Amino acid sequence: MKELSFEIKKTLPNGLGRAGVIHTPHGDIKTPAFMVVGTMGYVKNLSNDDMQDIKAQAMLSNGYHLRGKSAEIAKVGGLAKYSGWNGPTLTDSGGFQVMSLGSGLGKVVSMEREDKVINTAHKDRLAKVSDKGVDFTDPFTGEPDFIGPEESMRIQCEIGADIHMAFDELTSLADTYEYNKKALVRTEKWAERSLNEHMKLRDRLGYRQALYGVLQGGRWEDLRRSTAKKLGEMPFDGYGLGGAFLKEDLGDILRWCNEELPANKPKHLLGLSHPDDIFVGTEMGADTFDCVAPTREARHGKLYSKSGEYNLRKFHDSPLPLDDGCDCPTCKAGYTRGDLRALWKSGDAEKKKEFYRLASVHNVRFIIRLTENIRESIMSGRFDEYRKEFLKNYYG
RNA sequence: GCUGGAGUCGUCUAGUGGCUAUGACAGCAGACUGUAAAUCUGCCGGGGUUCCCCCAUCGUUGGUUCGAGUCCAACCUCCAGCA
Repeated sequence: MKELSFEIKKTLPNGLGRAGVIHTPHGDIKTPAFMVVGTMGYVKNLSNDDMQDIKAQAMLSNGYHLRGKSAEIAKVGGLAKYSGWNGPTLTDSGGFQVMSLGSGLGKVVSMEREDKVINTAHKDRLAKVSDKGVDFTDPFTGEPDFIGPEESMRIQCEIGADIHMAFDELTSLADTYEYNKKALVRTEKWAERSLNEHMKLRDRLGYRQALYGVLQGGRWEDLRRSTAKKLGEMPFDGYGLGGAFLKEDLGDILRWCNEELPANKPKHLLGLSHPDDIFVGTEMGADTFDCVAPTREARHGKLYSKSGEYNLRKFHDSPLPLDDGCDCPTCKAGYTRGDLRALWKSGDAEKKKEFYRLASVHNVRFIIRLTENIRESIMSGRFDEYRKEFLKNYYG
């Protein structure tokens, strides 16, 4: 039976960062790699042809959002077939929604300290946590849904992505050490329950689905190291590196985790994709990444270029390319900043939709190309030089 | 020319005697990291010492009134109908 395996091709001098290949039942992922977020089973505004054209290697969908469709997806043979993407896939457990519909409801997730994060009052939350699991309230319909580790595993095994995430509780930057400690004990118990349930269901679609354990623990070294040690001894196929991070803490936190985790298992850094984060993540041992930023920011008019991000609003009638020398389909087709701005602001729904597609294609390809270049720099022993050069151009 | 209707911020628009003139769009600035996000926040007449203050302002000019975008008159412009 086809199953996941991981091959390390080259390791950085620090012993943590590496380039490798994840073999999955639906194909290989050369790492480091960016997995494109398609929460509902498709990437917003992108076709499967677009995904090919930007050299996407994998798609990440969400068990919580697909919970009502999992049986239907199982019926057609799993997410790869259902979506038509037919490549490697990963599903999140719904753990992010524990925070985004719970303590972080209505707030913007940020890595900046000055945001003075305050948790949403418990009574107002659409996700309420107990040791048993999480009581969700559907944001649109108001329907209640209980999801614990067993339910998340059942949903994910029906969806049938190549890689699943253990059900975890993501805490917010506002949570205290005491709360994080308590939540971590819960997440560790959930990891065990996830693993037990997953084992029973993982072969049902004719290929072996993999399960990653997810590490939490906030910004505290003792919590991070102890959970990494604990989950590292369990038979997970890989690990998800989770949490709400301050930028300045990211490198340390990942290092603590990966110094304890088994080196030969793949690691996925959950939810980050800005270039500086990808460099830090790769340096500290993350193999794959996912993030909504490239697609969301594209829709909001923020585009990526070698010399940094910019707001398209400022480029009325501009003949400048989106990013000089970019190999994405949008740039290769000759679209200028002015062209895209005109589509965006045209007031025509079809044109606007085309803008979303063209901009998303550009941003996602930009991040994918970054991971390709990072991989090459690791293989050729030039990681530090490449990082320095890229970040200098990008952030100035 | 006559009769009727209408003129409010770049545009559209609310407002028919009362305190700070609505709201939307456009524009400008910012945010966004395992998607409640095709979203959100701020600015959007001028000036300043800019979490506050001053001045201006509803086509124009006068008038009524304690008080006028609102009522009255004349004029200007636009629209419709009739000549």
